[in-house]
Amino acid sequence: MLDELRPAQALKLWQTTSLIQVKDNAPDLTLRQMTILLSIYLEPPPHTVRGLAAKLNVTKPVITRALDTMGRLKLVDRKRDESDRRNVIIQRTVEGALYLEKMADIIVEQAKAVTK
Amino acid sequence: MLDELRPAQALKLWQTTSLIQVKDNAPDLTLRQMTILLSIYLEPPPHTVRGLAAKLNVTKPVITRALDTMGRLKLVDRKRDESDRRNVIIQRTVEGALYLEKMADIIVEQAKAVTK
DNA sequence: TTAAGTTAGAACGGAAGCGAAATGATAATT
DNA sequence: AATTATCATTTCGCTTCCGTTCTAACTTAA
Repeated sequence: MLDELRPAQALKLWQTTSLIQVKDNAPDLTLRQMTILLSIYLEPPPHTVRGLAAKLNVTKPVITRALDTMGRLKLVDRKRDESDRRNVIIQRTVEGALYLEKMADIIVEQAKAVTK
Repeated sequence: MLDELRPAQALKLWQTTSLIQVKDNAPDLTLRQMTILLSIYLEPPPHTVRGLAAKLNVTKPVITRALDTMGRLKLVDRKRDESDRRNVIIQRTVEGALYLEKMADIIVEQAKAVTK
């Protein structure tokens, strides 16, 4: 059971999952970038630069730059909020959803392997 | 139950664990760096640049640079292999062990929360 | 309508990452 | 002894990231 996961198993889960992604040539995201990406896909919209910066306790340029990079990778998209044009609304993409779906499958698979 | 870990829970586990680390100001390691670190601590020694490069399917300079950075952070250490001075033996540190212990605790805690 | 506030992004100098290719040290082979 | 192979690192030109500070665009309030 996952609620009985032990520390050594937890690390093994992280290791094998990460290793599979690296060998797959998945984008080499930083911890911050990954956290931003997961927040965008798991938390209810709308997502703004300011909101993410507050949530992660980082400065706004950190979010802006991460969105630049992940935008180039097509993992996220941006558009102006037309109701308040100071805001930018951060949007999910098909590529980003697929990327996280694949990652989730790897985690599930490795969780099974680790607790077996 | 473990085979009831669903993809959405897996991503939530990753997100909350990552978010806690970011808010804790944990080092902003890349996926590759994290994979290297976990491999060093979970796989039996000795660890070499060449071996890690092969394991992760990356070039040797990638390993060298990651060790430079994680060495500065005191997460790993290096020493020459005296039996074959071409090799470098990569070693664990107290700080690195503590860092991963803390990370493991967070994962365990979040795994409980996610499956509750 | 002018002033104050808010939001995202740009500019800065510096640190660290990349792949590809070259280097220096050491070991093994002939 | 000379050559070849191996190992980790350095170098190159370039990209991305950092924190800090500043700016442009926009909204709200006086």
